[in-house]
Amino acid sequence: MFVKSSALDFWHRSDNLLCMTASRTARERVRAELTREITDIARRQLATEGAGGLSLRAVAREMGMVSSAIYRYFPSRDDLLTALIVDGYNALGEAVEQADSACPRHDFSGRWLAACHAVREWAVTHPHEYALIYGSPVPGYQAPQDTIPARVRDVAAYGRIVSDAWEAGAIAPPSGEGPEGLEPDAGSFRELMPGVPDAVIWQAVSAWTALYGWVSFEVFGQFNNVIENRRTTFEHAMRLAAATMGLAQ
Amino acid sequence: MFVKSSALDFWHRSDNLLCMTASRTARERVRAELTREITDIARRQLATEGAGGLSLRAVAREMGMVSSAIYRYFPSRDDLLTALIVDGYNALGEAVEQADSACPRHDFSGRWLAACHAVREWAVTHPHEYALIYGSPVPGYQAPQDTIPARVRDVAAYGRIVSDAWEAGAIAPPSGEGPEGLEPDAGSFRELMPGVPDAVIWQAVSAWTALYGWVSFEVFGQFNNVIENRRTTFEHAMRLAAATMGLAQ
DNA sequence: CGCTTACGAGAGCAATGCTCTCTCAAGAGA
DNA sequence: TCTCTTGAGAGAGCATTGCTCTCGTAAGCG
Repeated sequence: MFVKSSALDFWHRSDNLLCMTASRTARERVRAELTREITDIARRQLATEGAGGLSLRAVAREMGMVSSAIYRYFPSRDDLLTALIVDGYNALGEAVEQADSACPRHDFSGRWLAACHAVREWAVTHPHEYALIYGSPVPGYQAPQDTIPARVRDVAAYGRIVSDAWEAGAIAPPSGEGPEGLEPDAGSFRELMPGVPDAVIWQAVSAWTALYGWVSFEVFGQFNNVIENRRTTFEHAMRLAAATMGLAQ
Repeated sequence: MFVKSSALDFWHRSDNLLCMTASRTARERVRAELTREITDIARRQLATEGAGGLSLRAVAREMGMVSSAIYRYFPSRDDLLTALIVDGYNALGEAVEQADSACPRHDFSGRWLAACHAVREWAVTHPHEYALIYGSPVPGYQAPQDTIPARVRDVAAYGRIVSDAWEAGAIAPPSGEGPEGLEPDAGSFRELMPGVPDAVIWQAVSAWTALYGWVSFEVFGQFNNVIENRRTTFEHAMRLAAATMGLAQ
């Protein structure tokens, strides 16, 4: 346990250092490089075999190392998985952010649809990585705290869209009152959608779950032999979700 | 491959025979009993360890058998998983059917909410079984064709609610036109919602994905440390989904 | 230049899914 | 009632996995 986290911390530290300065010693540079090579091979394995087929020994074999050497870089298989999960969160979050920022800032409906398409397209092109971060949790695996910043990148992007739309008056105020007694639960979302009233927050959360519900259904095969024209169907569903949110079309 | 499916067919056959007649020979009876005991132990293992921790050897150990003996009953671990998946589909479908039938037939909103709560409650009390049937597909596993009838029990129950509501005029006709070019894709759903126009079908499908999106988020831990009062939040989201469907509150 | 320290190799342990063979007893047919 | 087929369990074994431990070695720092 102690060894695990410290070694993983080292990995993060060296990774950060690599980004900021141009790496320190040559030793740390080669370490960072090998670490990166391990995650690359692991990601390729993940893409072809899925999370269950990710094997430390196979990664070592492909690198020409003996299996025990991998443990110098990742103290356990779970830690390697964690690295891949963080990468996945970042890749998905970046895809959403890019799609959002490519739209005119005041075309809120367009931004919402672009973000939806971004997550769907990333998910269908990286099904196993998507499964890793939005599918059934891998048994015995508990996400470390330091995955949280990467984890909320995509939902933060959605929050900005909703927040901007509300501020601009593009979201119709909800007809009825918001739900009773959910004020504490709205807390986490208020930070992501500053200034948005609770009733709208819950509408946005509903749209958010509808989005990932649809994508999960598609990626996990529930639409096999059922829906073929998935992009169009998806867009229609996301327009309905936008209407649920109160977002003007 | 050949041996696999034939042996599995035998399992299904003996199971069916057990249901119809009171079993034939004593040999088949004890076989059916042991098969049931295996699945029971496996389901308990699944509940505590998750799909990844399901071990044929552990099941055999708990039964006092040697591991190779299990293969007389299930030719592979995947076949045991298939049996559990079919059981899971049936359990979930039955929960939804019961919740639906306990409501007044013309209280469509109540039926929808009851069905939603049924699937959510079954999912949170059987998280690993839910993950098995609605989570990331287990790697290398391909659902056999004979799982389909059990698989559609829950969505068929939803289809009946929508169909009944539409027939009774409780669903507002959609304001705009339905999506273009999706007529072929609506086919599978038309069987489940006879008489319902395509535009309403897609609204219902959206509500359906929103339901499972929410439940998956909760079961897979995305709401941990975010939403505490989950039942209330869920019900509110499902009311919004009903509104998306056009179902009068 | 010498010492520390990180790194890779290799053997080994427990566990897994699955196969093969062997034995034995229950059931079916005469 | 006797025989023979067939199904079931035992046991050894194979390849694979994650992970640990020890040991030599070479790189880098003081």
